[in-house]
Amino acid sequence: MVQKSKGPPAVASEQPKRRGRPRAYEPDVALGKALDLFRTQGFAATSLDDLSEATGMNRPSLYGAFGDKRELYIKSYQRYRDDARASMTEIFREEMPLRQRLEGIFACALNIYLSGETGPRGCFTVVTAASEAVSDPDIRAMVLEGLSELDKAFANCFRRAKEKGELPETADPTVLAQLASATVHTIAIRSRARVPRKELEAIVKGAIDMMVGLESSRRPGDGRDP
Amino acid sequence: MVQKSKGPPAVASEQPKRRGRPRAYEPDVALGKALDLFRTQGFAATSLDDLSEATGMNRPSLYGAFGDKRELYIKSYQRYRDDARASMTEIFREEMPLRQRLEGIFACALNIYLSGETGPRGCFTVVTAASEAVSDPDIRAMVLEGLSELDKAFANCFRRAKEKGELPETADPTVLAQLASATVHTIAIRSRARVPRKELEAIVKGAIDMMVGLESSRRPGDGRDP
DNA sequence: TGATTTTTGTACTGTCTTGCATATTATATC
DNA sequence: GATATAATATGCAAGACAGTACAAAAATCA
Repeated sequence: MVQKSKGPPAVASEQPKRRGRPRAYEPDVALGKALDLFRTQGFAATSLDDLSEATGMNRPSLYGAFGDKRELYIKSYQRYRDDARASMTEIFREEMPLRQRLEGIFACALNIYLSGETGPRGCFTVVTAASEAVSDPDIRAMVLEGLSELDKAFANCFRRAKEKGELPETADPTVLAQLASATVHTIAIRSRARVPRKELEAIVKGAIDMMVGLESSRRPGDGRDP
Repeated sequence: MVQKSKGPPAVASEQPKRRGRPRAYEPDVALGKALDLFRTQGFAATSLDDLSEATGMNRPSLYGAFGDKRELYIKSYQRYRDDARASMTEIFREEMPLRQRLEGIFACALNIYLSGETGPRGCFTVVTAASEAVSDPDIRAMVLEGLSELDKAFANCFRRAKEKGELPETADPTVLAQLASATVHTIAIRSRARVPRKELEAIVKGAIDMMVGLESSRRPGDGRDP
């Protein structure tokens, strides 16, 4: 074989020109549909037929793309975590007062938990903890990671707020973080019982007041609602 | 038929002398076994064969005694609530300082959540909220009731403590109760992820400190640990 | 055009599932 | 002892379930 121009130099990230028959589905949206189902029904109550119908893929394609049901569940959970992290990340990063940051985080959580065509679906970490986590070590490990990721994110919040003087010296960021996580968990559970959004928001407000201290909420002129 | 002595006057509460073949099971213990299974595995992941084996009853007997699987689940849940209520009731009734009462309640909850031969099983209300509550209105109603029963019990606690002067006038019993419930929920979830008891107790301690106010925990000479 | 590769669509297997039908056993009453 | 009653034990039927085999289809490559 003589030296030939070897074609495009394998940029390969745009369109790698796959060889065989093209996929009739987009893996990302299919995984999203599977996640939707698992979130509402849980692992055991969701059949492969359900998943096949929801994704538009038939079972062999499901297996080919994601593996068996358990693997699909795990990938769905990872996807859920990625999505949740993505929707929170800028609230954690941006510079803002503690109260405002907490409000943003809880509002974001509520949006996730209350979304769903057939009704609120709560938090997938909580759903998984309440079902597969007891019997499946791998899944349990993922759940543990999910729980502690939230704890750590909140703890960081409170640590930074304390450094900025928004919290008294006696405040313990770890304890406050656990309280914040507990608030997340309680609204996750209640949302699945169809507790109305207003009540959940009231719970969040009460918790925030406790965490930042009631006095700091009485700061004058915070912009809106004159 | 002539007037006859009509036999024993239907006291009927000790041994009603049932007519046919005697039961080979005790309904209460059988229901307890069913509850154990449902608590760990959830509704969908528990088969009637599992239940049959655990209770020692074969399926026709199960149906005869408790109805179909869903009815058995509902009766199991009611049993769980009754048990939980019974184990808490005296802590709620007895006269004691707020902190001590809260410690008692949370200790009791931890015992329930961490019990189980194969590992901790958490709170059945939470498990049910995370699974059947979304799709089954009747079960959802029971879960809602369970959640609000806890809220109300805690609110009563804090209201009484406030009346006795254990809490400042600014304290809101409802908000404190929601925080206490949130703490219960978070340990219920974490226990299923096998978070060790020590960590759960630390969470409880932090929450109690927040709720009763740290200063009141620094009361002198509370007995132990000189 | 023909070969190769990858995915799709259909159908199949064996197992598990729920609920029930039927027959059997054990007790109380007459 | 005969009869009625209530439970047990066995096993069946219809369907759901997870996972796979196999052939047809649709694309690239030569």
